[in-house]
Amino acid sequence: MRNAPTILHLDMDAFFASVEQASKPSLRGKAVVVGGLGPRGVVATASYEARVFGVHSAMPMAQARRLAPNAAYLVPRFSLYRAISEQVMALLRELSPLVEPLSLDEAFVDLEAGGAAWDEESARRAGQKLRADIRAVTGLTGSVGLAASKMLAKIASEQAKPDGLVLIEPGTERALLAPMTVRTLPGVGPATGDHLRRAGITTVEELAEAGEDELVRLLGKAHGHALYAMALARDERPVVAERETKSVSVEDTYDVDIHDRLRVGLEVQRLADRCVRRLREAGLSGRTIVLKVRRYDFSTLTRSETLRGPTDDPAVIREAAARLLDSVDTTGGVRLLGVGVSGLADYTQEDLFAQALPSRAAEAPEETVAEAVVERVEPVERQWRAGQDVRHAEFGHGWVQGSGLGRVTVRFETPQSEPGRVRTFFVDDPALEGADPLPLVADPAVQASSEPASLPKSWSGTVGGEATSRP
DNA sequence: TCTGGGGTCCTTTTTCAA
DNA sequence: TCTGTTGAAAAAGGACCC
Repeated sequence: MRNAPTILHLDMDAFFASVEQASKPSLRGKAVVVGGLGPRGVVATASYEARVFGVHSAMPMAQARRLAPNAAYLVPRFSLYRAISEQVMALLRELSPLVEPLSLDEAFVDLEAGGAAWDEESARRAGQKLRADIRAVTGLTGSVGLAASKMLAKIASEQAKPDGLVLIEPGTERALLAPMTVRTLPGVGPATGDHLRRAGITTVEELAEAGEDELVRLLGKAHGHALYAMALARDERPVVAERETKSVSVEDTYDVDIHDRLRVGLEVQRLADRCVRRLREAGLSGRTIVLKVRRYDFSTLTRSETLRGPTDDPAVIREAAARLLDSVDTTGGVRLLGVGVSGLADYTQEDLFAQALPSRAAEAPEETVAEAVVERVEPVERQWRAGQDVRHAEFGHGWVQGSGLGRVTVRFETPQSEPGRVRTFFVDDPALEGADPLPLVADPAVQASSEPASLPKSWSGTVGGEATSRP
């Protein structure tokens, strides 16, 4: 292991919720919960003010509402988060070419490889400058962990939260880890935690004392070896900038269970089409088609089929998904359906034998029953979702606070304004229209010319990523 | 009103051809 | 030709992470 603490882990603080607070002045200092608003939604991110009430990510939304009834509940706006994430990742790449994003709000950076730091002092300086830059460019705060390995850098950023920096001094690693619970280590979740606890192991120190052989016996080869190494603070995993995609999948949880077998079939076709769209956008094709079914009782099963060669043909993938569904008993109802493709190739083979199994299927016309049905759904009445940005001809930029009973309530404010006033309109008020999010930080050049700052085109007008369909 | 969506990796069992 | 063994893929399930 290197000994200078030059691996950096960045973790943005309560990212989704912080973005919403930055773009909506009236929410600053308030409990904000971002997540699915449907009856089966879960919390994606809770602001620190909301965490005080015990709300945390992955919690069912219904439970969050009981704990914090007065919090603001918003749907996630992924295109906005992605755009801000890109700004942050660009700052990381100024430090080093070796940047490994883990999600929209987290990444590792190898500072030494980029020449940005070589010892404790320079690493600390680089970390503090990064935090300042992130604040200047995005208006948001992030926490930084610095250590000699990925695992420790991540533990450090966890300790730094919120809005801090922690550097783990070389030589102190094992002593630091020893008293911590095994759940601190990456890869130890509820199941492994329980398993270890039943074996009388609750701290990292006890993990190390148990010995490698015992851990392998308890947890299997890969997990046992890996965990023993972690317990001794040994972690040589390199920061890897480019990791290629291994699978592409889409899934939907339905607001109410689907019992009608025909409807199940149609939904599977829709999902297959969506999956293909994503596959093609990424310029990929794949050999193995996977169908996922979660039943009414939350039991989950998957069925898969491997073709002779990779494909991105919607007809082929639809047919495969339909065949897989044939082998699944759905009596009792399904709460979730998913379709995925793995065994990816970054080219589409000339498809004559690639399509293999479905002999007649390949000739099936592209326009099927499923597609016809998809088109007919939703006679597109205007829908206002909580958190969505809007513009009113007279009152300007604002966001939807809520809607119902033919009315929509809008708060008029922008990232740079004071907290704004609320007004209510009819949902079909012609003066009201959807709008793109505004930048969180005023661009000085743009300010000077008094032009409204425009957004990258990729910030499509779509708002909210909620996928649950209506029954 | 219990429990999202998009992934990765690992283990065990089944299948199939040499 | 029949049968048994073996080993690799494929299939299925789980755990984990953000």
